[in-house]
Amino acid sequence: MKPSVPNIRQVAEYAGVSVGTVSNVLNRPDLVAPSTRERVQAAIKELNFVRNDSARQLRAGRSRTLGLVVLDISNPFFTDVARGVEEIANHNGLAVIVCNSDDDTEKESSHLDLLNEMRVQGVLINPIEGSDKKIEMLREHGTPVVLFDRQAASEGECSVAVNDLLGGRQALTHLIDTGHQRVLFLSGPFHLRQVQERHEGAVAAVEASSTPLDLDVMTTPTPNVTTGRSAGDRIAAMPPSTRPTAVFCANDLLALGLLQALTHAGLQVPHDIAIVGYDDIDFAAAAAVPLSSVRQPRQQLGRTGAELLLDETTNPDHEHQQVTFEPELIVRRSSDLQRS
Amino acid sequence: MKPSVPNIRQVAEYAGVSVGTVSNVLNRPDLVAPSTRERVQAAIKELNFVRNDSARQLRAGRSRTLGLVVLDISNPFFTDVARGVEEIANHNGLAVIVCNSDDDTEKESSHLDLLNEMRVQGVLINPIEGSDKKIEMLREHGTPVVLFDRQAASEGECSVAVNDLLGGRQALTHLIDTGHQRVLFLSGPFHLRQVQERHEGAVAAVEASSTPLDLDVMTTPTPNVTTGRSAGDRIAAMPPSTRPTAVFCANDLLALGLLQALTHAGLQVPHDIAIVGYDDIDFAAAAAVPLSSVRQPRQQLGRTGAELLLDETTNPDHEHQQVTFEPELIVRRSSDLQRS
DNA sequence: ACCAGCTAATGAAACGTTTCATACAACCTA
DNA sequence: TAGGTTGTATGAAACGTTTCATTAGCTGGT
Repeated sequence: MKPSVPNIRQVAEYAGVSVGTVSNVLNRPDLVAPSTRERVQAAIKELNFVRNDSARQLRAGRSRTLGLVVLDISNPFFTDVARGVEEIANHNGLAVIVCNSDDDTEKESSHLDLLNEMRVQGVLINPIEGSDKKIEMLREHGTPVVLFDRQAASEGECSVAVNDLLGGRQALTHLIDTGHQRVLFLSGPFHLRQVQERHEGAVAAVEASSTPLDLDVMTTPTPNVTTGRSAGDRIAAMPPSTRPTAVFCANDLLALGLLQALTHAGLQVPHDIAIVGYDDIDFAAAAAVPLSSVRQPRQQLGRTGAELLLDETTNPDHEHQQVTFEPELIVRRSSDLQRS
Repeated sequence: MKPSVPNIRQVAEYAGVSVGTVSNVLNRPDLVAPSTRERVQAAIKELNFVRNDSARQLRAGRSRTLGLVVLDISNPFFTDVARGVEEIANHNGLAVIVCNSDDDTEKESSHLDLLNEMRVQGVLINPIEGSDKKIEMLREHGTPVVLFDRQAASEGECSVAVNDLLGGRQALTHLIDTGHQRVLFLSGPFHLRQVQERHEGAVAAVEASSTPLDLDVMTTPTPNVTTGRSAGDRIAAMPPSTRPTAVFCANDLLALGLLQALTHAGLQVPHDIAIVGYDDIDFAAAAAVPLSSVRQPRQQLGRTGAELLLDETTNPDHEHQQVTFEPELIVRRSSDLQRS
């Protein structure tokens, strides 16, 4: 059987109507008399007609897809966000193109080019430092862009974010309160705004405290489980006298890897070293030692982002908004000596 | 600044050449004299021209995207597969549209409709039972479909899968060898082929064994961490005399939830109950008690699937293949009394 | 001086929709 | 009966590319 792809003209012919009428049946059925409508619908079914979206969007000017660019699709934090986006998008008959930038400017750039060529309705992006020009370019072409997990720099754009400064402060305040004096910030690359701000928040908490506290930083190239593990190996190898008594991790993947390496090296969490993660992904609670973590409203982030984007595309008097959610520290065993 | 979207004609005018020449610069630069080529490229840059993909694909007949339909994007197993697919796709200048079916026929169906309208190059799908008609329809429209994580029913289609029967057998053989006599299969919905076959493999192992063994089944509606937790609550509530001594889970999410609930209820893993999961996602090794699990070559699955799909779209004498990988049981503490 | 064989560039047709101005009835109203 | 109104269907233009047959301008060989 040959791949038969009938077009709207053939449907029209088969049903004995004009092309315009078929289009009307498809797009504004109420403009068509019931009897003709049925005839056309029967023809569509009979011929197995499927509308060609390229042609439709060529005419319409825009496609029916949303672009979502994330740093790391393997990170459950981002899949949760993606779910939120998808929920809203599907609800409005839109598809989502998920792109993975892997914290690589080149990749991000080529993804954005592709999305631009596709004339997507809009783009939701967790931008890497320095991708502002590309984003500006998209905007100039009439594609709205909403920043997520990153506060907008100006009021001229939409963003959804979570207060990372506060999150960092919450984590460190907790560690200070539980008596730690040598804390390590296990960081991702500092060009990520999230990382910077979580660190900044941590520093602020230290400065606000009356008790003295050493806050060191160990940087990893990519914040995932594997790098967390090797950081853990290095930390475990430190002499107990200089080793940190608590580690605040830039995300939960690092924290999980760290936890695994420390345990493997025979160190007790939280007795020897306490750990606080970030994101509170589902796996944090299921970890070897249930992980304290700064919770972010993940799906909510995605939903709100998608809603802002849709509003910007459809609402003529859209007003740019910078939405910020508050994080919440969830204390579990990994940082709670009492409980363990 | 108004959203200015120049088209190829304006570029041609600006550069003082014909439309066809601009198109040639874009698609077959070697056919164009260097001096003109440069002039056109300058014009493109100057005007900020971005090719309109709808128009391009309307002419070309097919889009430059691949569709990937997965059961649950929150499951790291699937994101790893997605990474593999993306890797190959991006390498060939294609974008990937990731769709989440959530094990819901309606959702799957509407995703497939959308992909069909988009005239994607091909679809990689982990199909739900009973979606064969829709898939057949896509094929009739000339869209190749490759099944993944599911053996093709006939030789008339491509598929990449992992031998689930073998995986189930490996898990149970291991539990039999370590002396268990009351084992529970903590299952996902049985309409999923994967679930069926893992169970079948487990049964086969029991039948092949000389020692008697009870193999019960507990079914969950969706195999995720949450349902795993509630299953764990139920299991923990059973009297020790009838309670299973080992649980084989249909995937790692169930296993992680289960582990968490059992630990919370004060039961020791593996002493009171041993656990074996499936997929060996990265978090399995990082769990409260490192999880034994049947490992699948996740990224490989995605890569191979994408490659088959591309071959089917581009190679005129493509031959359908049914690729099957072998799983491998990774034993960790959750099922190893010796080690703990 | 003529033709053959190149390389470059051109212009128009085609892809499959949607949209919009128009046409035709049929029905009402004055 | 003329003029408006409403409901339905039509046909052609337009969207922005790619493709392909054609032409134009050279070079070199006879």
